[in-house]
Amino acid sequence: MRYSQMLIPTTRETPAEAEIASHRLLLRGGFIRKLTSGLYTFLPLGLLALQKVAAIVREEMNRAGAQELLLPMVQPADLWQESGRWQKYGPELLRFKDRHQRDYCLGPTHEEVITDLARRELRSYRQLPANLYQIQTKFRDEIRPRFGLMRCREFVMKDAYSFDVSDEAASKSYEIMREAYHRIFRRLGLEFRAVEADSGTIGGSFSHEFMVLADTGEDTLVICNGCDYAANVEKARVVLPPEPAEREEAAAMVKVATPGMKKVERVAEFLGTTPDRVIKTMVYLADGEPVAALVRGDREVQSVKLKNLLGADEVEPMPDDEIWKRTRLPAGYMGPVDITIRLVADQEVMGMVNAVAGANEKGYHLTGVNPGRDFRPDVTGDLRQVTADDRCPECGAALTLTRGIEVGHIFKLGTGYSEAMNATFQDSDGTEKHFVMGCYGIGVSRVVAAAIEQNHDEHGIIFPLPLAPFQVIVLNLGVNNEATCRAAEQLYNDLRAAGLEVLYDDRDERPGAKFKDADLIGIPYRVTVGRTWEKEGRIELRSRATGETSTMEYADAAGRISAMIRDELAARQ
RNA sequence: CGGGAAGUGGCUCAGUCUGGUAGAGCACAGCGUUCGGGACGCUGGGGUCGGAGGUUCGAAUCCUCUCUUCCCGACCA
Repeated sequence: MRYSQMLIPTTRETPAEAEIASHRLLLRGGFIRKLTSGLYTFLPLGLLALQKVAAIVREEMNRAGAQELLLPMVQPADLWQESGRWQKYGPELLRFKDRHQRDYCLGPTHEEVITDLARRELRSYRQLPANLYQIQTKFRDEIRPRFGLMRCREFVMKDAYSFDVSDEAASKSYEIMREAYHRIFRRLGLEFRAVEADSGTIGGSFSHEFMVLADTGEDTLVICNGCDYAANVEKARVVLPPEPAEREEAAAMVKVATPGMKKVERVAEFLGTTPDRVIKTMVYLADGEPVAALVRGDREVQSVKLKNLLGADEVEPMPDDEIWKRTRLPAGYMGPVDITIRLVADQEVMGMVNAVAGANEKGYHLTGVNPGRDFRPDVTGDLRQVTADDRCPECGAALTLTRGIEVGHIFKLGTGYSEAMNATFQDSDGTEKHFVMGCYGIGVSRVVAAAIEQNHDEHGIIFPLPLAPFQVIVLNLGVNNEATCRAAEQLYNDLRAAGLEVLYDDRDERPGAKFKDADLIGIPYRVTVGRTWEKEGRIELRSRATGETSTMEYADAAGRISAMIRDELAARQ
């Protein structure tokens, strides 16, 4: 492609709205433009990158035996009423009526539509397993779209759905997808981890998230330094260290005045102890009911774990004044002893001896509190957020906390949807059974942003070769020199003939501008035809990633460069 | 929805407090000189100052309402 013929509106200045690197660079590099909040136009360069990701995803999905189809984006409400999600899904589901006043929504995901298709078309166990996928635009009316392509309302997603005869078969389908996902992200050239995850509103029993590691990620992950274990902190299991051989003797419970001491640290200091000897009591609203959650004073409640432990649909912290209104418990002085609401304790709390806790009376705490003797929680379990000081639940090695961007998520769905929508097939024994389902998403447009988030420098994007919009950019630095133009043009044609994706910068621009643009848009290899060619008959090759520059005979260039790129791509397969 | 910030030429912003003929840089067009890391000079085009109402002789500037965007939070495959 000739640069002069392509709409690549790069800018020197950064639009004020862009906070993070990928957003800033996608705008500056002329990949995307914002239409309005959460809605972006893909310009030619942006579309090429998107198509690169889509192509790799498609290849690997097909290789894994999935079949591509295309489902409608507009979906009738009655399907969503059948699954129950017309009620359950919040305002994120964009609903509207057609001219006949019938209810519709824009598809934020496609379980209903695909399940409807399956119950019509998949009648026999002989047709299973089946894995159907599409690459399509999704719409979710996000409360707060942000960070450019990272969190849009409209975005491109690959979603796949598997249908199996049994749970074991579904597990096999899940495994096949898990491997396919590993291949996809490896081929894309991204540093990523598959982590154990919470399954969220889509529901289901088991799930993994695929996370691209980047400091600007919205999720926090724990990664084991010793084994393969990795998990989202929402889910990461905390293992208790072995109990100390000698246990402190239980003392009597004593009420002490602690005026104005609402923070754990202050209470601990005031009573001459440390936060790890204090029981922290937090009140949450779980499906409308207040619940007290206990963790050690130096720990944090992980609300997703709390939600799962309670089996609740929704859990949110209660503001102090709400707590007082609903329960007459004084914020800052709450404790488990004789508490009037449901009590959930982190496993670690149960091993505490002679702890400090609020007395449920303003200005007072209790010392010598002993779990089991002085209070009994309704539920006990793993409730707190992991820390970098915890050990791996699998192998006991040290853990690292890091940030990640969720680019893929796979779920074992079970029979939730097939039962709700009565989707069945006839098994080999003649009985009707519900499909055991799985669903598998990849945020295709988000991958582009995540890749940039992970691969950029102060000059611009550094695209991994597999998803770069072009593999090579040829800079003609002698647009006024006929011979140079001929040479550059010939090289452009030779590289294309060798099967490479080439952008040819034939613009009448000064060299500086061409270098800057080439760096900004992140094309992995840059070939310069200019002064060095005019003087020595050699061209220069530079790697965007490493900055390494070499020169080579003009005659050898096309062959050497194409061989190098082919090798590099092959190494990732 | 709660908290914060901002809407002035295509972009980045100044001007607003203290009302008095709408500005700069970048970008764009023309001419000339330049030409290996975003050149320079001259000339030029382009703005109902987000919108509506009000105060005033006079409003980008003051008041009221409203819309939009961005950031933090809640929420979220």
